[in-house]
Amino acid sequence: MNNSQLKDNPIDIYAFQQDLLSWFEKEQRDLPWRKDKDPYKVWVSEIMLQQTRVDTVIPYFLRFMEAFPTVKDLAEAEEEKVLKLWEGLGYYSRARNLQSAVREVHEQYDGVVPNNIKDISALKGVGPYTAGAILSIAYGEPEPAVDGNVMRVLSRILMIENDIAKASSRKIFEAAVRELISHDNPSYFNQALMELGALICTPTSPSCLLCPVRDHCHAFYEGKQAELPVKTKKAKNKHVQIASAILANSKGELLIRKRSNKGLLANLWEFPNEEIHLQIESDKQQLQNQLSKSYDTHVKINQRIGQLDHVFTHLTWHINLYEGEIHSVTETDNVKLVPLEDIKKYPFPVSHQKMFMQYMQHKGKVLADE
DNA sequence: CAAGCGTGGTT
DNA sequence: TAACCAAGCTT
Repeated sequence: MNNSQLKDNPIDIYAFQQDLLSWFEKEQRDLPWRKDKDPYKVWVSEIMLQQTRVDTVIPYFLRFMEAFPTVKDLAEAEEEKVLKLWEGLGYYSRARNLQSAVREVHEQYDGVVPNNIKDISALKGVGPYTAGAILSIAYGEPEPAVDGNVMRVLSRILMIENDIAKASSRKIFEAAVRELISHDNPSYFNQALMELGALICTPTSPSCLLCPVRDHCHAFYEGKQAELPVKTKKAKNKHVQIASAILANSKGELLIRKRSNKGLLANLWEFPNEEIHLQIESDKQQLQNQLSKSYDTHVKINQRIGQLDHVFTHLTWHINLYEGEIHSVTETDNVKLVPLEDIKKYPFPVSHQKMFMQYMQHKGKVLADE
């Protein structure tokens, strides 16, 4: 196809497929979830890869597959063990939804991942992208799998100027993929679009001179690849003051508690903490009063031993960390006193792992001074 | 539809 | 360095 044709016409679909697939067959990365087409493995990898880099996912995927090689293994596992293996990967509802859906597959589908759009889309945590990814990659079905890469790549190739931050835009790109997708190899076609976005057609400074489908790209022809995709910015996040305490009893055991089963960091463990609002009382005093009330016992907050900021996508925590003492707490499923060496057995958010490290450093200094 | 939901790497 | 980004889903 020459450029005069490109200017006025839709792209040559067959030539585009050939150029894209040839490139992918030659240049695709050797990734652990590409060893076979086991729908379960494809599924797990796709969930882990949501909003998460390939290099980050690899070690998590390998450990996860070692612990839970089959649908049955994951279905029968304790949620706490699943969360522990997910610790640090973020978006923890992915892990809980995945296990819930895997249990559904184990019980309702005899352990076989559904191969049709209706049933697979009904599984928790499986949205339009993941459904299309599993159906195309594991089952060879010509379904679109539109992620951020695909929207960026196609916005440039086809000069689509819809705002990719808007949910409604996904349908535009799905329609485009339905036009373009190779029915001979839907799996490679979808993966190739994503691989191209990851390796060549990157968000800033795309490597157009290395691009296998440069001759099909309307944005490159117009010199406007840097203007695409159109993506509006999101609002700034909120800032919240947190006072947190690591409380020890006379045996040196630490008080930890399990977070709510909904919302932020659901079902992970944490050190007791409170959101602080501007008041007359110090955050230390507010924390001591709140925790004494929560655990119906006298809590003594000693000195501040650390400070840290933790940035989420939509929220920033400004944390003051204290150490203190507690006696005679009633332990429940959600409140425990655990020895120092057992802390690592529980799934914690990264922010609370950092608090624990500051606490251990503080303890080390106190010992050195004695 | 917009907001909520994590973390670490890159620019 | 603050902002942006990375194979999205749920409510």
